[in-house]
Amino acid sequence: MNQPLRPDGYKAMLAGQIEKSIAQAEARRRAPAKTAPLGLEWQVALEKGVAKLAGSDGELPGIASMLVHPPKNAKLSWLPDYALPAFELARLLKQNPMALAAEITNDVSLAKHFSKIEAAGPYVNLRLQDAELIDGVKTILKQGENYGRSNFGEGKVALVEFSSPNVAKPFGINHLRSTVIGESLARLFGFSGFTVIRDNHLGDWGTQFGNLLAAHQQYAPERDFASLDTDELNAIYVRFSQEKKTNPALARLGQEMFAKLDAGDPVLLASWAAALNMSLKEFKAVYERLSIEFDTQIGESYFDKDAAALVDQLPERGAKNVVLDKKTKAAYIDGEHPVVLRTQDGYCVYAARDLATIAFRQQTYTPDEVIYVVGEEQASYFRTIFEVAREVGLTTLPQGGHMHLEHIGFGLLLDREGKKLSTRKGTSGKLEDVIDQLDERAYQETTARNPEMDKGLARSIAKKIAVGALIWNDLRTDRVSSVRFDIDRMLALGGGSVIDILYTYSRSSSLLQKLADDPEFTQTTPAKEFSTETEHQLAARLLELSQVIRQATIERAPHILVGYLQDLVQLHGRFYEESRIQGVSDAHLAQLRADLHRAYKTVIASGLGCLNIPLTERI
RNA sequence: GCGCCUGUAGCUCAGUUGGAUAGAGCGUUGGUUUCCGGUACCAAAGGCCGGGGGUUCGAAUCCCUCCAGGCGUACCA
Repeated sequence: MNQPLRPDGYKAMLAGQIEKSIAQAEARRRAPAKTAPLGLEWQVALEKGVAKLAGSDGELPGIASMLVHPPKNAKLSWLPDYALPAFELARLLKQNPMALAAEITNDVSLAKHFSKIEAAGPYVNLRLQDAELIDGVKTILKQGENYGRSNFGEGKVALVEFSSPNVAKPFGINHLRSTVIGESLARLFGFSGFTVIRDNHLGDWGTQFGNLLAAHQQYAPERDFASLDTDELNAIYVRFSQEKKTNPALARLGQEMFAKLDAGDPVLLASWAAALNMSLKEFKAVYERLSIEFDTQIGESYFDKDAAALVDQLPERGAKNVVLDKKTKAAYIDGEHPVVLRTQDGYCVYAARDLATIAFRQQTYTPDEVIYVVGEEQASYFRTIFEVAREVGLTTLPQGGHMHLEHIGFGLLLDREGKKLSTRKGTSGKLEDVIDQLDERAYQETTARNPEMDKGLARSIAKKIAVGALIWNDLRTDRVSSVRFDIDRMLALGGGSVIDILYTYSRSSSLLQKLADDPEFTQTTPAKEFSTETEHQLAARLLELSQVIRQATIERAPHILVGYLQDLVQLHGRFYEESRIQGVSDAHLAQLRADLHRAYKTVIASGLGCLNIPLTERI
């Protein structure tokens, strides 16, 4: 191939980055994932009971995934914790659901776990023994920050591509959703026992750089390129893009500049490298504020040469719809929505680089799951690309098996009125500015509520609230629906904001602190049974964490976890109110209640951890 | 035009691998408390699940169709 070689300095710079990324990802792969068994004892017992009825070693789906919460207004004289609908099991066992439900209730071995188990038509209603739940609470406290982990992803590698900002531009809030959702999914995968690789696929190549370099030449030739900051670069880029629409000469200039860059022009490459380094520094600052660390940050530029070679091979490797034009070197994927791989001028575009990236991951990281956290508007694009990748064998793993490619889309980020964010109207902007704004508001609120609080402490709390509010607001609804950005709502107490959950957490914290200082409260063994229905329910719900995390992981849906945490907040409110501790004469009961507060804190800490929302003992 | 997504309480949203009388929060109305921390808790009212048709023991969920909104629709990423 007559592709020109790039200057050594450029290669060396890039090579350093690549090797570091690969090494880091490799280290991550080798580190064993922390895991824990998923099922609870009573679930295992229930599963065994049903298996016994099946009579043989018949494969049954997990009981846990079939359990539902009984409807609040079911006509029952008692309160079950769970209901097991027998429909599916009955189908599998070729039995009548009503009869099967009745049969399950007859299993005497279940009496140890359930205080009541009763069939209601085709449903088996179950109420757990207090002792079972109190044991569970003990387990929560023992496992601490590892509580909620499970093992269902054990031995598997999940690569999550997310954030992927564009170099030479400020980190805008348009990249917020990918960043927030991606990090949360990465954490969920990790908690579910997967080995996780976080991959930041930087937008650092393409004709956009030709345009940027051309813009520099047009509008700011007197300035050294490297002296321009990203705001300035963005300004000239936006201006160039506007004027390019009506001025074909500018469009040509942009293409020429990219051609020179691609051919290895040392001056242009130096400019490009300066922009890359500057952006990396800026991105790092943003990621630090959000507590995000990538294992690998390899930009698109790295895959450009591989992409060119790969495109030429696609038809012979079995890509049915790839069309190559021998004369112009143009290439595209034909189909309902054609996707260009290489332009008529012979430059690979992002689609070709994306394919080369898949090949690279196939050989370097060999992941079982590859998750692309990119806006929903690119859904059809990814479908097309993935299909080609499968056709030409890019998803077949060297060790056998397949690399599962999956696009995780998400809806738009809208302003408070529900309008699309716009740079021109000033409703869109830099992510850091938005965080600063939230930070300041949170600080004012915190100091107003706590006039005596140390200012430094208030500052650090406000920082956490700001980041937490930002993330919570994004993750609280289903990914595919759009999200509104309304600062008032995000920082309000009530309304299901992050403040609600941080508030209940800090309330438990301060209560436990008070108990520690209270001479009348002494550590003892907890009571053997709960004193209120709320305590019972709270304990049962707290014990669902790992199942919820598993579900959220499988469905790639952090909002499932958020919904669960919101339920807990409600239960906690009632519990806190009903079950006072100070002044309670029964020391064992007081201890049980204190344990519930500790367990609550543990579960909230794990749950918020999976969402990447920072915790604070005070608020 | 074609493709994908969305439409559920006044508002913001859960629930969509079919399952018991469709659930939360905010707001509204009424009540209790002002006691371990932004007071909190309890209760009520509020729904032709966008319209229509179909599938079956059973549909917000599956299928068809129509309506409304959003996004995408090749040489940008």
